Amino acid sequence: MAKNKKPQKVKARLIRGFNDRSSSDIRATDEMMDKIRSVFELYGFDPIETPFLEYTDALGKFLPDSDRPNEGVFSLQDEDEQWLSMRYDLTAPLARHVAQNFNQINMPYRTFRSGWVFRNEKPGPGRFRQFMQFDADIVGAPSVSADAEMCMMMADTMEALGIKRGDYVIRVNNRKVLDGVLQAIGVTEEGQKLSVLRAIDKLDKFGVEGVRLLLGEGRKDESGDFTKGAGLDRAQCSAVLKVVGSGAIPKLKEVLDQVTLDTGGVPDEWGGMGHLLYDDAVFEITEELEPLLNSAGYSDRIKIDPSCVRGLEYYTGMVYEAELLFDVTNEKGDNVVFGSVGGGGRYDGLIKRFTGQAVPATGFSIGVSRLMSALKNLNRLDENAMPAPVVVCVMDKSRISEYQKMVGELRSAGIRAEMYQGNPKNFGKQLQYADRRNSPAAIIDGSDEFEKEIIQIKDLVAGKQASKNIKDNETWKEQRPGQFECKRDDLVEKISALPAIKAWLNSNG
RNA sequence: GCCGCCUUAGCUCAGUUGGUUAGAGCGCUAGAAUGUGGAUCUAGAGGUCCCCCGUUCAAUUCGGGGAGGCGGUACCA
Repeated sequence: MAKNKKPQKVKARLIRGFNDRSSSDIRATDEMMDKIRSVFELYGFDPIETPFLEYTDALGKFLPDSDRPNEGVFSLQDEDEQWLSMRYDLTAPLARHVAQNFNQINMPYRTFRSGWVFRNEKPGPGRFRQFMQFDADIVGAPSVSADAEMCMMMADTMEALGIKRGDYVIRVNNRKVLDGVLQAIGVTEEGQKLSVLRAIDKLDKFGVEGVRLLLGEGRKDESGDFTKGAGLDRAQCSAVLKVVGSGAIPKLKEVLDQVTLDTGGVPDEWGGMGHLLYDDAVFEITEELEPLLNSAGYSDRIKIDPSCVRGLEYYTGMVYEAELLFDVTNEKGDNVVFGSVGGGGRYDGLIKRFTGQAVPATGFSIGVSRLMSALKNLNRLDENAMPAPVVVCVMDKSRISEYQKMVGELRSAGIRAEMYQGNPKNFGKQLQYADRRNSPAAIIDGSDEFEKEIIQIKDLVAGKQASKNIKDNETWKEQRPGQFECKRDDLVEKISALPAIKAWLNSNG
């Protein structure tokens, strides 16, 4: 036997961007999900679930000019060599589901779903490679009123999650505003268009001057890294910046009219005055969206903002985004750039990829993991109210069936309970275990108690409170703070009366 | 991907201008106290000083490369 060869140990480690979740994280997330779900259900949405894996082509994520999937998605090949990918959002799978069940679905289809999604990219604060999203969509609804309803539901959801009015804002814009402006100033190349959208998306991060650089030549960040710009000339830059910075509607309209004057608009094929996309957008905003928001009383939380663009190509009309207005800090107390916690928009072309037939749809997604980490950093999560189990101590091994019976009685009454499953030899250990577990109570039923036909209940919460004033161990032992005896048959009644347990039983029916 | 900072005990972190035995606090284990959780006291366990290569009589410390973490930036469906 080789004695100095240690067996190679496997290193216990997590893949970066992937996290274990603690009990309190899970309970907090579940609670958030419940709140979101009830808002969505109230609005008349029903759940659907799709799998984690889809055919890569269904997600539309093959690299251009290549038969390999995009690097941003986790992918593998099935035995027949077809590419499969883990879903990176819940919208693409929904489009697939709708296309596949098109004839059975009753449109307009109001649906929601939640689940883990996966992105193979660098994690950051509040950004993970596996994270939870909660989506809602209306499929087969072409009008702005559907977009308006999504915005209102987003606002209601934020408030249901305990984020107060004024601590968040829903920013709305219409893609056609910028599409129209780009058309008017002569930006037609797709790549350049995307660069412009991305630059504008950075407005809150870098400010107007930063965006100006990104629209033009490019920008060097603090670390010295250079980002290539969209390559617009001075006039194009200033047109875009004026539109984006115009704020609300009257001013936006003014600025857009100026753009039309400056550029002469977009001539139609006969050389006459063309139809201007941004005029459609303004009409949709002022004549359709705003009246709905105003009459429903949402105009203080849902703001028109021409700088809200969202990075995606597939949006075709209204886009919206939920943003937190308070500062988010990390464990060290540093301010962290957090960005939006949810967003969405109208995607009239997504389902057409499968059916060939245009199906208008609008929807949004809440980044549950991200929102949760923001609220966690701020200690804004509800305290976990669920009490730890009552611990029944094992005093006499020959009577464990009696102890187990007590546990059963407590459980039948809806009280979490367990019999101590460690080595029962040292009684102090059992109480220490219950204490460290934060148990509200421990039950003691040894030979003394058995003879007297009683049990002892140790109220560990009361004892913990009392211990603050007891400095020496002798008094502590003599007083046995929080401990009282009762008849064996009164077990459930007495335990139920303990404040921590009573409160929990009341709040949980 | 690029830039910056970081990596020493289970956790938070000292420290070594290159030297023999690398420390603290908290936590953990045991005892004081064998039927009583806390507090206190005593003792103990726990380390590849992230990894590899190089320089050196000697590297946890210096140099190069790599990995991991944090933050920024790019990408973000």
